[in-house]
Amino acid sequence: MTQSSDTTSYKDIKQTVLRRIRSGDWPPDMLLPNEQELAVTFSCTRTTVNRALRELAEEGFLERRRKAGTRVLSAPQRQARFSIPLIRDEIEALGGTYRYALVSSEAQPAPDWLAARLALSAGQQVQHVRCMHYSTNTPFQYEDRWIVIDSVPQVAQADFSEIGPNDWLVQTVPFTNVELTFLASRADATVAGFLDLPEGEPVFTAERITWLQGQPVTFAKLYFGAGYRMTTQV
Amino acid sequence: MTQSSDTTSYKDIKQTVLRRIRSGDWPPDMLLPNEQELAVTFSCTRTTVNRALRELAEEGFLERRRKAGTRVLSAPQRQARFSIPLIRDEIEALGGTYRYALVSSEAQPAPDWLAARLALSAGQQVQHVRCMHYSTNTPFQYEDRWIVIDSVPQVAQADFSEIGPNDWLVQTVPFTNVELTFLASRADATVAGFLDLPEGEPVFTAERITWLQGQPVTFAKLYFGAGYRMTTQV
DNA sequence: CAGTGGTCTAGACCACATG
DNA sequence: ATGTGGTCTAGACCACTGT
Repeated sequence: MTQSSDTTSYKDIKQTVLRRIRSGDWPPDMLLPNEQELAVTFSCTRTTVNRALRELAEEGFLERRRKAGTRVLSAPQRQARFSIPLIRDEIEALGGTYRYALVSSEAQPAPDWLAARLALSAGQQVQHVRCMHYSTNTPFQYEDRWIVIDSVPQVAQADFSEIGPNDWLVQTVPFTNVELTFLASRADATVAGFLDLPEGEPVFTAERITWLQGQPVTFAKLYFGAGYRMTTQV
Repeated sequence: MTQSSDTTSYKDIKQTVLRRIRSGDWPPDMLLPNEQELAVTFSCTRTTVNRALRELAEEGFLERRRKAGTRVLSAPQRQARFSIPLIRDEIEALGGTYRYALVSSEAQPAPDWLAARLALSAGQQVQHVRCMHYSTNTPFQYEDRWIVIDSVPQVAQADFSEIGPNDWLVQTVPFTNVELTFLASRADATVAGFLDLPEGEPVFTAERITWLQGQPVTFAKLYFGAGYRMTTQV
């Protein structure tokens, strides 16, 4: 389609293969013809077939192994993706006006549970920052964050009264690895107060651990306001 | 590295580019040299450079546009991926033994909220299936599902006493599009009863809408047991 | 050992978006 | 109009892994 119409593109091949799988023509566990044969079938190069099958494998439809060949996955291990926008963008996308407020920021020794979670040595210093994010004055997120000072020494001079710790970290340590966990937690008195909820209310919660080349940078606990829903498109 | 050592592989290029970005050598918003120049720099073909940059773009580090070129993304719009395993696999991966139990299954007209959500016509028939998933006799998930009968007529003959509706759907309508939403909800009496929780307890909840070529197939509300955490690696 | 996918090269044409 | 990325070809060598 994109191409001059008479060539077979890798997208055409992807579609055709997907159609065969969906129709049951190529059932789960079936071994596909090898790349060379498919190249003949589709009158194209093996390179083109390779790209099509590689992408389908990455999308979770096929499993490929050298020598063993390519087979249709029986349990279509679908994947969902969601983006992690900056909170300001998220709020503005929803039509709100973003407002940030610092609650507290202080250096302290890492509590035991945090040291264990991040594999810190005993008593290592962390910056404990708590803050709020509002959407047009409605509480949107309460953020409870610890930053490992040894990993980001500049944090000692950082001023979080105007800029949020996440924005600051993105500027300072731009590219890192993230581990995310989602759960439903119960609002304790503190969280309930900040989010303007009754105590005990369910709160959608994210825990976010960030690493820079194997070193722990920060642990953040993000409590979302009432009615928050996280949606993903597959 | 994988290659015979003297050639430059696309993985080498990815690593090098990432290192430059991380080190601040190539700051956010910077325009990269074009593929031809990079090919010379890395002494390889443009094809190889193309693959490296294409993948980095897909991973969210770069933005590429024809004629405009390739630039470093300023707000590292990172993406998280998580897989959607079959619940049996998930439970067994956690070391439990999977057990399934049907609660109820009956055909009925779609309630208004469901008709609105799935864009059904008024009074369209749906199969309402409720069931439980246990991990070694501990409640793991309570599933409340509606299946659009017009979209999957075979559901009228399906027997959900032994096989769960999700497994059945996967077999029957294997490849579909999914829209997922996560939220924290409060256990009502029913959910609390099935999950063996106090009423009002926070429950991690997923809503899953499945489409087959634009047609709504099923809406499922999945309530997870106590302490459920969903973790993703980026 | 042998078959399969993984990757690279060298070159070409093209689609698209910007100036 | 033109430069940039998007893709395809034809051929080659290699890495991995099942038998």
